[in-house]
Amino acid sequence: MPESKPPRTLKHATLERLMHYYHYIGEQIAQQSMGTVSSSEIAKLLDTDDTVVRKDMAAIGVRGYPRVGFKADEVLAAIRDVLGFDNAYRAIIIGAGRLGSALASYPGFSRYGLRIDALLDSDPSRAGAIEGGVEVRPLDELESIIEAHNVGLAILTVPAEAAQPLADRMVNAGLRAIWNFAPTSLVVPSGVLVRHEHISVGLAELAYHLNRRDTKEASE
Amino acid sequence: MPESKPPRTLKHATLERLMHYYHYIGEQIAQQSMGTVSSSEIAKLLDTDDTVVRKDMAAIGVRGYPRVGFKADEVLAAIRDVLGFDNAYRAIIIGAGRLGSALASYPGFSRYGLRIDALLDSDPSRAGAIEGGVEVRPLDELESIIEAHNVGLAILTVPAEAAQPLADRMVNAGLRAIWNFAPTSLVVPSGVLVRHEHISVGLAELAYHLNRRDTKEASE
DNA sequence: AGTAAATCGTGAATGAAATCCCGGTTGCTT
DNA sequence: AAGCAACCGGGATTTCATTCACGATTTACT
Repeated sequence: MPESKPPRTLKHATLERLMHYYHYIGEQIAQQSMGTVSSSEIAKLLDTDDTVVRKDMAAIGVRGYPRVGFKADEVLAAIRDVLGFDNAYRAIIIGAGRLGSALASYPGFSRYGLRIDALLDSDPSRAGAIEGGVEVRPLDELESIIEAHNVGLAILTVPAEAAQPLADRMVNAGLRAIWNFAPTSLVVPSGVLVRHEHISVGLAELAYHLNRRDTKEASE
Repeated sequence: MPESKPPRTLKHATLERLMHYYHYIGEQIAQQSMGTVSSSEIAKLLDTDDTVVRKDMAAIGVRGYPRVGFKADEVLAAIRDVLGFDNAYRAIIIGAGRLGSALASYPGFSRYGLRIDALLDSDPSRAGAIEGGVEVRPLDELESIIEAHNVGLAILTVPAEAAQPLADRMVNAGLRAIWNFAPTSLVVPSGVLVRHEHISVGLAELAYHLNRRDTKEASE
């Protein structure tokens, strides 16, 4: 019997949803030991359509069982596999401000195969402190830490002005990806992957819809 | 001369980009007093295509000038207008943990017409403290604060278990929108707008691409 | 056993977004 | 004054995403 062949490249929208599935199914499985979950069940909880869920499952090569649903462990395994949760990435956080500390203590990362090795801060007096189980190190150890721990990803939570120079240093030290929480864009060589997390894009959407609702009410 | 008629509804993707434009143009205008900006200039910085930028401008009713570009102040005004930055929204933050405090002191919000009126926390002993210019209040004042300040939006930065009960209380008190940073989904009546900010979807994308790059290198 | 109900799988249709293409306008240069 | 180059505008095309519709499969029930 020929196995279904998952497509080579996952689409952006699918990727975004996979993490939601992973989270939700993981939670459910912990609570009630539920071995199976239906597409419509997932869909209702994530406020989407059941067809979408089935298509996503197909995309990561998971098959469902009619009248039963999908086996939770199969789904989780497939997501772990396709997202590479098992080849643990080493990461560091730059900037031990409130956001950096909050991220350092976020328990989700370790579940997703991301290991935070250090939290760097420009204020040397903070070195040695522990934030969320991670040691704070002075910023001038940046290069040596990247090389010593074979760090692939840096999480940037510094003020906007500091971001670009730091990015340059890290790229030089051999870093391959940057998760940028600083409110500014970064210029990097083409081999390096940057994901820019801009908190206020969410705000834009909220503001727009809140506003539209108001004017609609007013004109009706 | 007939003005161009912007479409009634802005598309999701456009909304996401508008905030980037706003940010970028605002910054540039402050630094070098630059009265005009071309679509390709914006596109390069935000790593997208110039056609996209022009289409977005058309969508919010801004016209450009051939050989010159777009007038920065016109663009900013149009974005402020369409996103309603000028009818200031009152908001509260629930959960004065690290993330809640970080958001309270984020200077961006006030620029975008969002005013944080209070920071509520379940630990009453924290009441009275000031975080990022916002006063911490005990959680049992939730309803009275919402009503007294006519709060339309709540920013939820609490542990997953606490989120749903709080959402229920807030909806009862007349809240109209929730910006949910808790790692769980919320069920609310249909009149209420929820935006779920899930930090790890960004991680999913990074993990996937990092992984794909590795295997690609290995097989070539 | 046989029928009914739930659930998956997928192809077709619709809708959204990105990209391509090219004509039109304006400022700059000479 | 004329030509050029930079930029916009908007139609056409293509890719991506969602929704719809329906047949196929399996379990539960009578």
